[in-house]
Amino acid sequence: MEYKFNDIEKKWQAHWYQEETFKCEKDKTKPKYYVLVEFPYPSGQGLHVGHPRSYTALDIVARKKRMDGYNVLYPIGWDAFGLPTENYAIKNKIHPKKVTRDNIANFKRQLQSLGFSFDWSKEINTTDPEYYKWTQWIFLQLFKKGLAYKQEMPINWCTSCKVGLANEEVVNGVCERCGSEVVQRNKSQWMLKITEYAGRLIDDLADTDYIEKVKIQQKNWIGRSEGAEVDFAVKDTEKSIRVYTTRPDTLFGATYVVLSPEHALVQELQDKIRNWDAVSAYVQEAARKSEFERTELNKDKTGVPLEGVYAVNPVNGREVPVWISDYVLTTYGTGAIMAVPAHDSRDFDFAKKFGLPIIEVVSGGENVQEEAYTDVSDGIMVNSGFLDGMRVKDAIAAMIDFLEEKGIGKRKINYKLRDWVFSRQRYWGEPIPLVWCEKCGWVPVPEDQLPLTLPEVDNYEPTDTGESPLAKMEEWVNTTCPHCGGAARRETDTMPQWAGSSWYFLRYIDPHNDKALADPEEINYWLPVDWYNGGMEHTTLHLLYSRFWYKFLYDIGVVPNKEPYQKRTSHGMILGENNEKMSKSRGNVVNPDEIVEQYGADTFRTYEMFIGAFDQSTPWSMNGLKGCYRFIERVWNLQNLLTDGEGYSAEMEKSMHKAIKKVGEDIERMKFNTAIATLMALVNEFNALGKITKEELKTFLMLFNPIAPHVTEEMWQMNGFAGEIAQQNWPAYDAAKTVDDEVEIVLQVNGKVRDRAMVPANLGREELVAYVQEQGLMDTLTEGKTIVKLIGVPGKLVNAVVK
RNA sequence: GCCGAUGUGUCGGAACUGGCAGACGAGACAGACUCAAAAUCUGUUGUCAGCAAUGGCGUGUGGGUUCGAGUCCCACCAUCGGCACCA
Repeated sequence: MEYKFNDIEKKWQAHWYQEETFKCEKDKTKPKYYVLVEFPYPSGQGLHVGHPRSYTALDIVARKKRMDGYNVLYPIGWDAFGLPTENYAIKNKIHPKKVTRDNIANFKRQLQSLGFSFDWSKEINTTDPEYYKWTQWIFLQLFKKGLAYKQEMPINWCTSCKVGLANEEVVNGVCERCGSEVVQRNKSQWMLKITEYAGRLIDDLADTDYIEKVKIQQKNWIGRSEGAEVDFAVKDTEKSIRVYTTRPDTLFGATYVVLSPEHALVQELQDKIRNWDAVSAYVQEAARKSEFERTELNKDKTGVPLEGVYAVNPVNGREVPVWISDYVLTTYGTGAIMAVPAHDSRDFDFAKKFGLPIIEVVSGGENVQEEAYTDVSDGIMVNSGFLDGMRVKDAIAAMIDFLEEKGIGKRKINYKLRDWVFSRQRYWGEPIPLVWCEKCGWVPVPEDQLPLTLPEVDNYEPTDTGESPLAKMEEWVNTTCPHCGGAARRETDTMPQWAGSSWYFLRYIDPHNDKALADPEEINYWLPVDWYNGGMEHTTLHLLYSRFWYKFLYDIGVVPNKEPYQKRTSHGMILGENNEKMSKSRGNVVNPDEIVEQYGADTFRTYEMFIGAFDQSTPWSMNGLKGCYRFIERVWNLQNLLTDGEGYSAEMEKSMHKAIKKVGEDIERMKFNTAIATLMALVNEFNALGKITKEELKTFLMLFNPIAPHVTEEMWQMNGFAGEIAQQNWPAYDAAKTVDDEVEIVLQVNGKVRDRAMVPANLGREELVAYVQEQGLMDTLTEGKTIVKLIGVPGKLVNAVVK
């Protein structure tokens, strides 16, 4: 019988879709399991082979969990707002709505051709007004709680495309698309106060099961640091300079103070500054430089002293010079630092260049006149008054106590995390539901008027001014103030792509609800997500943003717990056959449609899971794929080996129980490749024996079903087994039957393998050694030598240490 | 510079808490079938020496701990990913 995968797969896919086989159940008494994958951005290129890696893996988990008796939610949808669609639409003069519709249709066809067990009744689309109504609703709640505010922010402006660019679109300071220069332009932007949640975003990670490197990335991105703020008085004035430092222990070694060029004090001290022309020129120069230039040219430090201005070190009364330099950032800490060149390499570079004094206050390094000693682990304080002789760690604590006691400084925690720039000057995004009224200020669109839909425009090309295309839509922009009824104008910026994806997993729970973002009862049942898998490229921003929104929703009582995702895993990339990242320009892209057409979805799924360790990047291989096809054909041909007989045959019994255990455990641990290897070994055994019993076939089909669902269901049906595999319970194994009665152990002499022997499996450490001695198994190996020690490892080996 | 990951046959990769390195797959070689090729099936396949039984050497490099190290510790090298003047 021929293995006609195309017919088989189409048949089962249609069956699953029509019967809604994988629709999650209403029954809330069953334990639930929420399996989530990152929903795709429906691009014009269609599905990438990387998508199915994640989707297949969690499809296997979802199918297995259903067989384990869970009520499983495994949904999918479309993250469809965003730049590529808008750019494509502009270029080809097709409305983004239509582009999106077509792309989604294509993606849906592709996903369905792979047989994923999605609950299609939960499908969502972030560009659907029914959906973004609630994205806008969440924004309004943030606004009402004071977590959304407007601020002048520099945006990346491409001088040639005349368009504001996202940070991701700026590569090495030039526009990713046209290669021309990108400059900074100031624009008033909506911001979200994610920084208010910085501490909780770190602390609550402790309650999750994220893989460790994801936690580390989240923490690094938020960048918490502990230190102190210290006030330096400005000599002969009432003013003072507040600096932030993580090394208050080195305060005695501060030999100058540096302000960022934008620091307010620079202007305030103009009268005292004797070299104002030079200072002013430096400030202007810094303003002209783009962020890129300021950070890229970081090797060579620049700066200007504020002549005539001195700061007073509060611990020793020493007067130190004050400089401005763009190596000090306005946006972090207080925008001012105390410089300790002996123990900070940046300050050291600056001091060397401008001939500023370097005073050692921590001993233990080399000559601090040659190199900064920055190690905090084991230095001893010197030249530091009351700190002398202390270790650095103790000195930090002692200094902070001292500062707080004297009222000249205080403990302070800072974060690198900055507030989230939430505005985009684009058409294809959620409109921000706010109205500007001269009398009332920013007024929210009343909730019962949501969704505020995107108007149909003729021309969604960006404008020269950097304003959103919506700004030209006079009849849409001009409105009345919901508060006072007077003339008012709508906000014309739209939300970033991150918005819709920051809460989508909530909407899956109840996607058609028009009273709430989801029914609270359903929310309480399904949340949190039990297992979320996605790419490493989303482990910082997407994860952070969605955790932030979730915490906010927790604070206003919409969700029941603090963290959205209980467990987060990440998959590795699939590279091209040449070991490079797949891309059109490299010509190494694999098209899933062609693979499905030529080898079938089951082969494709099996190969993607067999390709290598799930969390590692691996190159694609056509030969590897063919190997998986051959394997499935051998599975298909097992039917020809069927023999009579009840249960498992004597020869296969142990192997069957072991395989059930191994495959089940491997799926939980995401070791899909070794699960498949186990199944391959099982098939090899059947072939070597030349027979398989009905029961063995039945079990095998159930074990292989989550990975290759079509061919296994077909064989299940063909062989007259009752029902469908999707409705079966996962096979059970008998632990006693997974261990052999006799095992082969290794006999070693001085750690080298010399022989093997069969011994009873149940022997303990001493029993094993005794058994080997009694049986004289090692006599010939140790003849003529003195046995110093015999080491036994049950089930593994006996090692003789001889002289 | 900092953070993270990885380094094992010809290739993708196995080896759960230290205990038979190379499972499983691919490739290659040989054989069967065939007029022939493809497909399929069978066998061999880390490396060196040997006719052989067998033995030596082998998990990026150099040291160490241990009866025993791919696995643990120290130092280094290489590749990939992320961040980057965050005081």
